[in-house]
Amino acid sequence: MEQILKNAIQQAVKHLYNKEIDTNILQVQRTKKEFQGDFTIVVFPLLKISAKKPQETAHEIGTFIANIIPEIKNFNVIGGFLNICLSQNFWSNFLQKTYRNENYGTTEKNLNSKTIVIEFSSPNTNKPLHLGHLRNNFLGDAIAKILDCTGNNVIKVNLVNDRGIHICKSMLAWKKWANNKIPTDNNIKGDHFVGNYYVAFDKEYKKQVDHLIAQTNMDIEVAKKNAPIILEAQEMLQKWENNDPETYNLWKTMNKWVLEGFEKTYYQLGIIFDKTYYESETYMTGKELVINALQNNMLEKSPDGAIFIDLKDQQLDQKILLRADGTSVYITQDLGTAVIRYNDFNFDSHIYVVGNEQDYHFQVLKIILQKFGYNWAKNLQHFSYGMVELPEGKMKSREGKVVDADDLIDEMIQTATQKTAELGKLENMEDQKKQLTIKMIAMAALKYFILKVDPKKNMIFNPEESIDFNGNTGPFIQYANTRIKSILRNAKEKNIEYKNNLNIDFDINNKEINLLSAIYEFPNILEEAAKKYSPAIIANYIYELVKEFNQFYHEYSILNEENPDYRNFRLILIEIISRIIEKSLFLLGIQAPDKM
RNA sequence: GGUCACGUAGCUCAGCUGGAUAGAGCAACUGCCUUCUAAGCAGUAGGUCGUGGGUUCGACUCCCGCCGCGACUACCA
Repeated sequence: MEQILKNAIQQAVKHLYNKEIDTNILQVQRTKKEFQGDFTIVVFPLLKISAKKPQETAHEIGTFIANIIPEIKNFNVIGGFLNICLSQNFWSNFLQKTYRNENYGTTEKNLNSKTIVIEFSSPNTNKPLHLGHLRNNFLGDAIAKILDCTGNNVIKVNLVNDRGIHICKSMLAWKKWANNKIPTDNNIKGDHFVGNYYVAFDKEYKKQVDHLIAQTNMDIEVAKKNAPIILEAQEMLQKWENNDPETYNLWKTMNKWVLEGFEKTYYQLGIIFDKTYYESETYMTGKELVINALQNNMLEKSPDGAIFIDLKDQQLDQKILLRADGTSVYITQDLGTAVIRYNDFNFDSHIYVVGNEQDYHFQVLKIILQKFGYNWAKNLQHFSYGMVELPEGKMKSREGKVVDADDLIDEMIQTATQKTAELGKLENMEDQKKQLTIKMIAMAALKYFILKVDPKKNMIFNPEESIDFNGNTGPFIQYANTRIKSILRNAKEKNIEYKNNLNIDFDINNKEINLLSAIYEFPNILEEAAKKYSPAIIANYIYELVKEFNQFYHEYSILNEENPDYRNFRLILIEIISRIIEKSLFLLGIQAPDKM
């Protein structure tokens, strides 16, 4: 419709003012709620051409296009704004067409569909997941779903950071202080069990650094490099990379504990990957890449033996790619992983869902791969999202200052259980189904809370304030849908059938037009969300739609509408709304209960 | 020091490529359940959009300076 209007305006301008214009300069937008109309044309940009007052120009154009577009019922002019009202006929046709299309809004895949690899989650196997990881997982999963429904072949991959100095830290701490205890001894989830040793390592490390400074007056940076425990960890990493059997076995055992823990958390989150990569299996490729590049004179070697690349020509610094002791750093494995993935999937683009604290890392990664001659590296994209912060600042795993993911999920389920009991609406539900419903509600509250925020922005989470279940929340959206489901159930019970051949002999009210207009927007919303990688756009859209629906629901009855044609119209309308709600929630990774 | 983000109501956030009187939710206060589910609806109160300039018919939105907060600038990840 926008395009039809734009073309008509183009014609109008030609006819009225004898000027050719590009439709790109035209502004057609949805009319704001306070004004009467469906679409609004902003005439200010046309004033230079018409050389007339805004009102006059708007009237002339309005009259002209109302004549050539039969769907226009009438128009009004306020200031420089030309508001177009469409006829009932337009809307009822739109409604019926939409009702017929089960996949309204989604783009079908075809031979030209792009293959997109999306990496998210990427946990370290030395500590449990926290709220920051939740944002990562929710964003990654939602973006994957959004890209999938907008016509792309999406491959969700995880990269488990299961090797490196940080892993050795928790291994070393366990070796020193655990007395061979294992998670089941204390009935602790494996990832939490290992995480405790990571924290313990850091505590001891700090102690030793302070001690060194006090004893020898050492500079803090020097002390950090010389604390006995860090030297021991470095030694352990060398042993690991040299396949020392004892180290390797300990590593294997502890990783298993952590991964078993993660599996439970992923299950709770409802997140599944198409493929999981392990750093321990990809870092060697990275190492080989670096060594080859060195032989081809693309890299330099420092006197102590570390291999680095000089990126001065890119206004960047030198970047170490292999340590002096020959072990790999973080970027080494990422180089290898990228190459392996390109060989695996031959992707058109690759998205890394990783926090904005790693902007520099990915900038460097991309440049290095391009320098190595991989042309496809230009299609690597860092989807850089904002951090989740606590009121007192950044979360720090090492210091135990985190909102633990498992704890938070448990808390949400508890709250949902309590609220559900208070409201007493699920008392007749079978227990197992009730538990599932409660979990759906709890996870909706959590996921929506995180996804409704613009991904690019940092967000603050205050653990003192619990996550809401009222207002602009996941449960609010779910609730509106259960209202619709309930009406549709009642209609069935009363044997009210509704058909798709509408007979419009009544006047559609304003609320209904608003709803139709919101439904009309849905495909654009999906496209924009896909373009910007922003689930928040969908969350905010669905909230607006649901608010509009609730007002409609409050003001008008559907089943008690006496005119059967009108009742028919409303039933179709709300069924489409329910479809859109469910599809939107699905894209956010949220399930929709049928009763709550 | 350098690079990059961000700064909208007490709190958490919307505000599309510049467009009509800056919007929600939470918290506070007031109404509405013999009527399709009140996890709802309606209303009151709350703002010099960090600040000073510039571009424009028009700036929360674009450009520059300043202030504030943060991230990065590791042979950590």
